[in-house]
Amino acid sequence: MLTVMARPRKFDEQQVLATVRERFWAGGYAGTSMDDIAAATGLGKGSLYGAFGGKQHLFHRVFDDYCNSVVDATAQQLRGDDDDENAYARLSAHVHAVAAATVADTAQRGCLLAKGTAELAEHDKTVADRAHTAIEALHALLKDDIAACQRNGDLDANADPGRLAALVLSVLRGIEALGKAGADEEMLTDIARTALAVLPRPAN
Amino acid sequence: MLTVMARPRKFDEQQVLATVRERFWAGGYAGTSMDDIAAATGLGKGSLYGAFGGKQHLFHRVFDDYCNSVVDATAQQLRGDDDDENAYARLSAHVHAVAAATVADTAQRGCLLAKGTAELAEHDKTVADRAHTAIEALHALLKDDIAACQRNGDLDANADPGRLAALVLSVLRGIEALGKAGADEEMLTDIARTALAVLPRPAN
DNA sequence: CGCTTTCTTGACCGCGTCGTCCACAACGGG
DNA sequence: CCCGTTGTGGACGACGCGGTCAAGAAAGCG
Repeated sequence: MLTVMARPRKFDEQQVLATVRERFWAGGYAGTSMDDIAAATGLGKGSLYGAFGGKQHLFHRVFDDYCNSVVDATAQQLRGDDDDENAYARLSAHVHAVAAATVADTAQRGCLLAKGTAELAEHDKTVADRAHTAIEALHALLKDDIAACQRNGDLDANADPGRLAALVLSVLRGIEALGKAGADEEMLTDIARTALAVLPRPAN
Repeated sequence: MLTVMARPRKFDEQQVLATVRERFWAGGYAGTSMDDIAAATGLGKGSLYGAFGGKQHLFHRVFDDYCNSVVDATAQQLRGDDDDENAYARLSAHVHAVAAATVADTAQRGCLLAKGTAELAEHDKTVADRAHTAIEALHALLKDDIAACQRNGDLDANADPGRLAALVLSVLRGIEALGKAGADEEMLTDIARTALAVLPRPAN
């Protein structure tokens, strides 16, 4: 009994998802209609529903993918090749990269993790849970890097790495929020610099 | 020529605005309909339009009032009775109060300043500008308090108060964002404590 | 060719949305 | 009482919304 071949899809799923992400990112969940998405992707609404299951499913998919990409990108910046010697340089580069990306976001769009959470966390448990998972993962990445900084003698080994990681994470998330609220380049860059400068150094 | 008396309003404006704020805060701008607001306030739609001018005007009004209240509340906590001696205690209390309020926000609603900005800053200039003004005001309040801490010898007088204020502001905004994303009490409380602990102290 | 399977499209449905409109209401003044 | 002014409410209009549906399409197989 051989398989019967059905009609193949005409669209590239990843490409469509990228377009959908863009639309939800710009307009928010409630502010973006399925007609918007159909027009942006060039797909008929029936195809969208058939392939992705509906507006909420589509958003969850896009939100999940985005959270994955943020965590993956952060992991790439913080983990490097797993040596302690460059851990501080990687942390510093990451913090400055977040500030620089926020400065470059002249549309004040911010990140989809924050926007989706702000809009939906109160009423959509899937979004709330996914955001929480992302935050925990980011925290863990920062904690590992800070522990490596401590082992390498770049930061005070007596400080709790989880607590320092939480502080840095709040600064990064704060930079994102301030960027959306129109903070200028100087403020954002200063925050990055100051945050790194106040991390406790080893006693001589 | 005496004034002709028109029909008086049947509602209390501040009470209606409080209810409207609550609805927009919970549902966001796009996710809250004028029917929702009419039902919540008990006013007919014609009355709402007549009194407030339309959905966008209403949101702007509520957003503006909210930003004012956030800045006023922060001023109350940070300014006290204008003495340097208690400036650090006021700063510490403020940071911990933000963390505690975020912990208490079990609905993960966050603050309307952040939510409105996240949803609308990219496309609604009034909201973007108002958010920016609020952020600048918060920064100035923190800067003044930190300068008082420095004069009183509680913080290193050589550090730039504006930069420290920006750092603290990003932490506070980060606490808000992490709270919406489900960060737990321990993390939020640790952030508050660590942020204060890493502010530079005077050299002995 | 017909068959089966899945895909595509856009018209359509039932309902929702914002804003308008107008009949009536509430007030003080003459 | 009438007048003029503003307030009230909900029906209404024009359009938007998420999701459905059915006719036709694209594929491999026999």
